[in-house]
Amino acid sequence: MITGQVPAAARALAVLRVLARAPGPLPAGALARELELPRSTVYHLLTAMIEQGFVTHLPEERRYGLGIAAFEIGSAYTRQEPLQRLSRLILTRLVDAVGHTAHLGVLHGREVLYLIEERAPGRPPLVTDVGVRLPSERTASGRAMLAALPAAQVRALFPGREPAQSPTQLRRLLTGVRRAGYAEEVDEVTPGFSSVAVAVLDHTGYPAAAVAVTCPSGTLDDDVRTRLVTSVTAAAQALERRLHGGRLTPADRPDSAP
Amino acid sequence: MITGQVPAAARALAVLRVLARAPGPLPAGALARELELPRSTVYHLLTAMIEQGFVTHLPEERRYGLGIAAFEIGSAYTRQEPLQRLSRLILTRLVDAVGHTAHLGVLHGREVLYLIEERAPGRPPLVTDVGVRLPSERTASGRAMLAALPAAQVRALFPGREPAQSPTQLRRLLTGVRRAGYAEEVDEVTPGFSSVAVAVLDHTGYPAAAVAVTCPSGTLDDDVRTRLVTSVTAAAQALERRLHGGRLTPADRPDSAP
DNA sequence: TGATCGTGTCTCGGATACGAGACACTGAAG
DNA sequence: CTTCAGTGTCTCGTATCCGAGACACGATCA
Repeated sequence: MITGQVPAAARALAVLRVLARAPGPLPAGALARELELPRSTVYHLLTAMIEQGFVTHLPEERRYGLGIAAFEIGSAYTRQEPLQRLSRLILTRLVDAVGHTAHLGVLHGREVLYLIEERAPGRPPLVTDVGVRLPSERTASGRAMLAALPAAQVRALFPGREPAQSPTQLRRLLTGVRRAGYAEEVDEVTPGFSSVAVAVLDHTGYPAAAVAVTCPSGTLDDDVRTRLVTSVTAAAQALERRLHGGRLTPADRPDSAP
Repeated sequence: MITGQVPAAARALAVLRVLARAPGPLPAGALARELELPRSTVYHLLTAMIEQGFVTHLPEERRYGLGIAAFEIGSAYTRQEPLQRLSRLILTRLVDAVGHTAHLGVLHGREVLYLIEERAPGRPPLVTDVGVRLPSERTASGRAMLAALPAAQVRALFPGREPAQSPTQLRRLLTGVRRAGYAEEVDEVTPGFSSVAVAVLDHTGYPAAAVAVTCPSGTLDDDVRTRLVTSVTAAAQALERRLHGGRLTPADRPDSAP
């Protein structure tokens, strides 16, 4: 439903969002149906978007997909956004220290949105790819952040009408996270893989992000867990210091955590 | 200069491109001046873009920056674009095999646009970040691709009015690249770092991309160069086979290159 | 303090963007 | 082969989007 003073502008952006959510390029007719727009309008929009590189036309398939300009503004966001800029090196060092793939995620509504995936050598790609959204209550990152949210806010996000997780179970789970100081997820996102995560709090105590590490479930005994939690916690704290305007010190390196 | 049937749509996209090229968030007045638009129009555009998450308002700074939706469509492009999808694993294996950071770049106009950076453990971030554009004739990736272009096309891209590189020098350089089968760049992009690159040709022989590896210049003796070139060439060929609809075989792994 | 500059918001007449509808083309199915 | 559904392109009357301009506010400077 497009309202406002510049409906054509809003429509172009809506086209981008539809194309981004699709598994691949779409026919113009499908776009028109999805957006409930006249066909001629959609062609006009697509023409402008192709000209500026945001959409690419695949004439053999008679479909339209995202264009290189979409990639460029996404990359520009990554370079400009302070949270991501500050996190890159910290996550790199975390991966070098623990040898497992690490992620930075943020809460967006009830979902986790993954901003960074720092892959460890020899490790496979995970479903938690950059730009991917997952239900927050099922992921370690989401749980870590939810546990740091005020209870009223968690209640507003999860009012209890879902069959997947009752408010009592969620409250219990988040209490456990707060007591332990980290969150965990075993086999729920990807069978055979487990994650531990720690929230990154801003200066008001709000969870701005979460740092997580993912390893094969079979390797996650008590020793490994302790070691991962220590490193992830140190990384989260380093990022907190960076967010609060602090400066990196040798103690901020995960491999020299106390 | 905005023309066409949906000028407001085109303007919104132009706003995104201006914000993407800026080092950080911009004031609305600066956007209006850059785009030569009335101020009230810019505020209307920004309102729609903020609503859909493409732009974020920083009221304390009285500036506007790219929003999370920009990141999401950029990530969606990465997931959907066949070249990037097909390249990820191949580049990962290349990095695992040679221990240095690898890149995938494409030619766009006279520039190289970096689509993928696969970082090696313990290696620092490079200027050749994803979404970054660099002059093609100064980078190994660009040289590899220019060498595979028809001469007429190279002449059209570099008509000789630049003081930086004469057409004769460029032609000689590209002849050398073709003879050697790979391109090189020493200390030109980043002092202290060198790259070797090989073009990836599509089924028509057009250079669809280039694979490159970057290492400290001090380590690049003849043995290392030979080893890197062999692995990069194998990766480029593996990607060519994937692009042509072939299927990965054990021989496609860089660490078992012939 | 007052003056100036830039930001953010809003109004309303008229220029232009929008879209209903038509036509040509293509590919798939019977 | 014919038919049908979908794609791509275009026209032109009118509804609505656009922007010139006004106002209020906040920050900075002399």
